[in-house]
Amino acid sequence: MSPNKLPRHKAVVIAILHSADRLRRQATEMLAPHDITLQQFNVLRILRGARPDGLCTLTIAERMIEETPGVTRLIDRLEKKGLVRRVRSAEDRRQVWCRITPAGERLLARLDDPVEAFDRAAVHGLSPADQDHLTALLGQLHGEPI
Amino acid sequence: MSPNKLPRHKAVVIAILHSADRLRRQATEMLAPHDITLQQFNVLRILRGARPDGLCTLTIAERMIEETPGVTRLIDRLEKKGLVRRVRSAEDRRQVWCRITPAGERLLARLDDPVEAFDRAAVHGLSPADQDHLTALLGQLHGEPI
DNA sequence: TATATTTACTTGACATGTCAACTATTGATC
DNA sequence: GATCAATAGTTGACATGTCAAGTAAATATA
Repeated sequence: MSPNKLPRHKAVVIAILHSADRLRRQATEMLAPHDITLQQFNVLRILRGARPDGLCTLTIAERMIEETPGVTRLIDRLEKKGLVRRVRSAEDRRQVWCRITPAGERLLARLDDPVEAFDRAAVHGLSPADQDHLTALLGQLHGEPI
Repeated sequence: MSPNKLPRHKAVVIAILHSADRLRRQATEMLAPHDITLQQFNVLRILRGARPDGLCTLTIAERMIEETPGVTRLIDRLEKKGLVRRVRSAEDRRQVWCRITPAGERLLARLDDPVEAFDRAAVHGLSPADQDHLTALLGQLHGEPI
């Protein structure tokens, strides 16, 4: 089926994209029974880490490395589900502060164990040393300072 | 900014997702001036590799590890741009054969050099040995036979 | 202080990923 | 040969990513 012996630089790129795809699919599948998507889960975790004040929309977007419009609508859905509440800032009325609700925190609490198990299972094919090595190689790829 | 010392198994997962995200964005940016998206480019390359017969929709979907509905609409757009042509099969009238057009081939020909340069640049932070190592580690992660 | 610029979002439009449901065929079975 | 099941796609609906434009409020400037 795949007789193609790829040059090494193409093989790396494809391997990274495939691995990420697989991880995303598996994570999405794990979260589906809880009626939450991977991105919604990420936003909730970011907001849990920002209690009790919450964060304004642009800050959330920055942390997700994503464009703002997507974040606005993502939070629209989280608010509709009652997992996040938004309040317009009094000091700067352009800003909208987003906070996780108790219901959001309860959902995350239910997910903590499954997510931990997922992360461990996802990398269980590698020894701890190889895990560190993989992380380091991906960091170097970014031109990350060593 | 990131004071969080992540446990190694979470660090790996996040590193993979971040690297893939970065690659996807950069690739999309490189292709944008040519009015083609990354997925459309992938389908075109698959179809170039399947000349002259082409492939039927489900086969393309398999090779892209994607759900069929997405592929149908992806090819709708490629056909609208004149880069792909579809013909219903005579032997099995359920099947639709998709072939790249001369215009599609010309587009890919224009892209070959930039794409090659992109792939090389994307991994230039790693030595050839490290590139191989990275590919191998990602393969092991999948539980790939060694 | 009136105007111009910047900032923080929001909205609209389109590409894509994915599930569910539907259509058209083909193949299998009685 | 008629009926049922499996196969190949398509369509509808919704989440998301992204660009371009628009809105409202704050800030800088003349």
